[in-house]
Amino acid sequence: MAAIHAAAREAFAEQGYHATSVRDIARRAGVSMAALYYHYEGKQELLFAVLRESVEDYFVTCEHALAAAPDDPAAHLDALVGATVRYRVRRRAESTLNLIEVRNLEPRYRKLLDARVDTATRMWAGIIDDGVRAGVFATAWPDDARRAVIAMCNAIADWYRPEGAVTVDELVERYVGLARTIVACS
Amino acid sequence: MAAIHAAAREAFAEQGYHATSVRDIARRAGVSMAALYYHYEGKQELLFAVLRESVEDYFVTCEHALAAAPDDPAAHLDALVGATVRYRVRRRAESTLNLIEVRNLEPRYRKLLDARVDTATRMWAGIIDDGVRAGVFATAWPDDARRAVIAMCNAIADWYRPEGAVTVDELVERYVGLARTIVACS
Amino acid sequence: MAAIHAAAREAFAEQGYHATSVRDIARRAGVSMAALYYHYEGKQELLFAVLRESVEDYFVTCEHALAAAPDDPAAHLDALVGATVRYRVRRRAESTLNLIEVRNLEPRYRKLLDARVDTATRMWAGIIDDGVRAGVFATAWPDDARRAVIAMCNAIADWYRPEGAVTVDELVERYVGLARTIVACS
Amino acid sequence: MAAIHAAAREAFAEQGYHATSVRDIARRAGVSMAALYYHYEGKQELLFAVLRESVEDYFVTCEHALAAAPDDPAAHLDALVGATVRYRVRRRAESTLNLIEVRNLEPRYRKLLDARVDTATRMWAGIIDDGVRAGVFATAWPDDARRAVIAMCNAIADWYRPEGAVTVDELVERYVGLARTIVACS
DNA sequence: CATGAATGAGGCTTCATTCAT
DNA sequence: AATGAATGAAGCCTCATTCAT
Repeated sequence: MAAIHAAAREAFAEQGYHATSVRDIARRAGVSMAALYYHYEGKQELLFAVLRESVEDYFVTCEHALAAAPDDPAAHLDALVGATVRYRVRRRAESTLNLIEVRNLEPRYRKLLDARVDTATRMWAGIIDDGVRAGVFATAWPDDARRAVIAMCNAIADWYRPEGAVTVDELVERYVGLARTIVACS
Repeated sequence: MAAIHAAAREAFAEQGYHATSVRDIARRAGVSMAALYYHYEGKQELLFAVLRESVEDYFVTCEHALAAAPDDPAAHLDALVGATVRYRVRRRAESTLNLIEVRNLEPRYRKLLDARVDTATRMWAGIIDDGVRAGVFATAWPDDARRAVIAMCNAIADWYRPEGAVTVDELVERYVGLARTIVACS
Repeated sequence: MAAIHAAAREAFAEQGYHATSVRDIARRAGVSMAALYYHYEGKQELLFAVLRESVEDYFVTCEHALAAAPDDPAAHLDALVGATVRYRVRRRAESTLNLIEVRNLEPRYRKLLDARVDTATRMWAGIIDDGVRAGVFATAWPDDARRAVIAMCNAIADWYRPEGAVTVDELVERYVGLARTIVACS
Repeated sequence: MAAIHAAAREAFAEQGYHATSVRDIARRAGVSMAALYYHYEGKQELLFAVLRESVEDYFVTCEHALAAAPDDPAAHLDALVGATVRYRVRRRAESTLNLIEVRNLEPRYRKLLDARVDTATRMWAGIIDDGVRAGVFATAWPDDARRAVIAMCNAIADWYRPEGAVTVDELVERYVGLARTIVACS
């Protein structure tokens, strides 16, 4: 069952949802197609399982980071950017998956995932609004700043290669710096 | 022929490459499948045609904007951000298409498109490096700043709705502002 | 296309709807499965086409018989019984098909066929009620008499063998006699 | 075990043999599939068990009715029609099942059931022939009369609804009347 | 007695593509 | 320049059945 999940994650990440056949996944997992259908209702449920696990992992990462940070907006922003950057690096493949394949979820599953995404949006927005209210962030457009920070972090999965020259810690430092710049942190 | 191109663009944008059948496209265009195959070699060529047209349109937009701008890094950055934002708004659907569906291009087509994308990257990088060299942009990480600006502009297609409250001009103003902040423009 | 229709009719009649695979039908018709799907939307539409054609044939037969008969209840009853008996003999296989496989039609098709069946019911009921009103038929239970006559005629398809001793004309004579007995025709 | 039998009966009656999956039956019975296979050899044996039980029940009903009736052809006919009508009403669903699903029995089971059906046929034929020989039934076509009576009774399962206006006793009275009419009982 | 897990065959349907006309 | 018809491969999924535990 874990093998099936992993196989689905890899196949979807490499080829995309529609380009992946259930046979592909079964073959990768080393099980028969019927065995796969014993554990999962169908291709849709597989996609959902993969996306959800990935999202939940992101949330756990964020919560840990926030819990460990001092209780002020700048520190919270740093924590969230750090967690996001690390997550994008650690789970590069699924990371892109999530952003791209949500649209292939049937409404019944989509709703469940969208709710989680909203939660994430509110998490970011909460922190930035707090900072603005406290006079720590001086940005004139908090919403666009938020979207810029998130987009910037998400994009890491597109170009970062772990075998490259930049270490993750160095990367975190840079993106924390850029994020503070974007919100105009004093 | 133009109808086929348009039909393909819409179908790919709405459903994605693999979820779109050639039948879909023919039906949308109001032609028979055999007629479609008379004009295009197959599904791959359709995708390529759609993606290329979209990219070339972007380039033309950028070149016009750069040509009309004063010859200094900050003005060039403003021009490029403005052109990109306007493009993402004007062609919201294909915009996402481009970013997502490149991966479904067979190597023979992919190479052609990747070359254009590299050109775009060099265009952005050239401007930012000029600014840094000239001491106008103070960012410590020009590459990451560039990626952040591009990612931020690309993301517009995900959330912007023309029927919303923000006008395009207002949007351009904000993103020009954010871009200057990101590169630490003096 | 006619070959496909015929193949479907035979396969459904021999094996029943659910026991017949689309492959069966294609093989019988001598075409590929994809060719079959070019002409018919699916297995359901095939079943519907077969059932409808059979029902319409029955109606045509009945209308001809009624049109050729003198305009009085007894003659009408004779005509309808004769037409029905001949139909059950002539199209023995589909005949049973109709009665059994209607239940496998999806609602969208089912409604269409049920409407025709209602028409048939009204045709029989009209004649018998006329006879009762005119005092020609003395049965105390016109509805049950009608059902008995129809059931009796339908059952012919279960046991009649064309190679047997009884000719169709003889069969018609007997069932006309039995029908008159059932409605207590004076 | 009784639960499995009942579940199979209901499923087969509602959906037909081929449209019913063994999973369906197990689910309805509230047991695992493996448990089902412990008690029954397979789907075929389930169908056979259901059909046989239903037929045997019919025979018992008939024998009781005949045993309780005076020993003359007309009374025997009345008894048999009464028993059959009551049976069709009491076990409406399985009743249709029997008539339709016999054809899905594999030869080994089919023979066993056909033998019972022949017994039933001889039972009816015996009574009617007795009546004809005794001069009580004046029908010119005893075989067709027999088939008509049986078909008429069988058809009850198609239209009778227990919540309707007609009581079973009233129904029996009518069909006894119609049966006597059909055989031309003096 | 009963179970969870697995299997291989087969179910219906759609695909991108071709070809004679 | 366009068509209706056809094709073989592949799509997702469910089937009746078995077996180790």
